[in-house]
Amino acid sequence: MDKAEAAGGDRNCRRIAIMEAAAQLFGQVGFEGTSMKAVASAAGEKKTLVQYHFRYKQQLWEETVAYVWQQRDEALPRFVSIAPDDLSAMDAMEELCRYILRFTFANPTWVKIMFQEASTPGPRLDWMVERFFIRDFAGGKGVVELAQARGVLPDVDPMHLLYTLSGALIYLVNVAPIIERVTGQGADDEAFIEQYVATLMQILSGGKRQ
Amino acid sequence: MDKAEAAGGDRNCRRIAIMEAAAQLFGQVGFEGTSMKAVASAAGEKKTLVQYHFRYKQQLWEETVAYVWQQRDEALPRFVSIAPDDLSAMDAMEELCRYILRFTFANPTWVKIMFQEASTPGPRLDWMVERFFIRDFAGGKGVVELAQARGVLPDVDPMHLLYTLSGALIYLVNVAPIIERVTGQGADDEAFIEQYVATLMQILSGGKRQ
DNA sequence: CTGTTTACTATACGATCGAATAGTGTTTAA
DNA sequence: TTAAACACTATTCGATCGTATAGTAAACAG
Repeated sequence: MDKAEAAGGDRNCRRIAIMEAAAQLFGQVGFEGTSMKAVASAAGEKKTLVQYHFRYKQQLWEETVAYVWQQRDEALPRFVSIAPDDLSAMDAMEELCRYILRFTFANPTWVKIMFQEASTPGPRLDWMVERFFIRDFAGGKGVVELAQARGVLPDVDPMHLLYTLSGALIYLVNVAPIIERVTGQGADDEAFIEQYVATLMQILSGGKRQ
Repeated sequence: MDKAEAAGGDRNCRRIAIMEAAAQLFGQVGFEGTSMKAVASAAGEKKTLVQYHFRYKQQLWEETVAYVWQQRDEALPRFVSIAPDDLSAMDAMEELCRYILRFTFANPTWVKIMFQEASTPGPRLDWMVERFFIRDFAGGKGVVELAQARGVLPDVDPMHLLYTLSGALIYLVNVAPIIERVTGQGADDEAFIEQYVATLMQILSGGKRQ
């Protein structure tokens, strides 16, 4: 029992595999575009097993999204709180941007689901707002204000700065497939990320300003 | 005939209404999530009429996307080329950002379709790349380089700066429904846009830099 | 006036959609 | 040991999916 749990659940591993397949599909083609059969096939299971664990599509979606956010929260904030301690302020900011970019490239699912639901505002988006986004916004604001207090971010409205930074970072992940096809260089390349972050820091610290 | 054409086509007006309904749906729920019946209903037509004008869903999508981009190109670049002429460099840049934001809020369809297809890279994205994105990227780069030459944008890699700016502007439109639900203030409000652009310009010109 | 094209519609096809039901066996608890 | 609980599956349902075909009525070319 504990052995099976340590090996990845075993009792729940098929259930979790289904949620991970569902997360990818919900992020790629949205709620309406995702079928139970497609989720099952992507997880290597039968459709009826999906419907056994998640009776309704709506339920599959809710539990999947909750699982995705939980996985994200387990991996992300570690760096957000630890990084600024043992580095100079500016280096910490750069390191944070680099980490957020790499993390989002490695775990793009939550961002894609967020965009999917934001493109069709409805009950599902409302559910996400009260469950996740209110907290996410507050957390993001806190990080920005901390960086501002250390003089590493411009002293402007923290929420607007948060939108700007989120946009500059997250947008890149979403249009990465386009960038790759147009320019030939993968936006998730180590070299690309390095240069992008460098550019961003240059902009934030005043650049060659007018 | 010319009278009907001037009044909006008349011969093509139902066809165009279908494409406009389709554009909205393709942007909201993507290709897989959009059904021919839903497009017909949204346009106030029968499903068979949609299939008369566009035999396959794929064809409806292609012609719709081409129509959306054409409409965008007819409205957008006018300002992009005219604005910088009769204003000071910095004011022109601010005006350009303001205009792009307002325009994207008023015409979010092309952005939403772009994100939908980027989230499921495939033949349709390839089609958009060679038809639109290669040209769009080149145009965007040109605008950035022009602004850099006038000393109104930091002198960093133009493509990376383009990504940053596009992200800061376009991301906002995509998460606007979330911002509105979390903060209570509509991101397409005149006041919000004004403050956001002001913040962005402050960042770009060095802010209260470290 | 006749024949063809054009815009549009009614009906139907097989496939797939989300969902319900009635089952398998295998664990687990009493 | 027995029975309840659990994980999983086969089959079926009506609705809707994209698509095909046959048809109607008006506009137009000869």
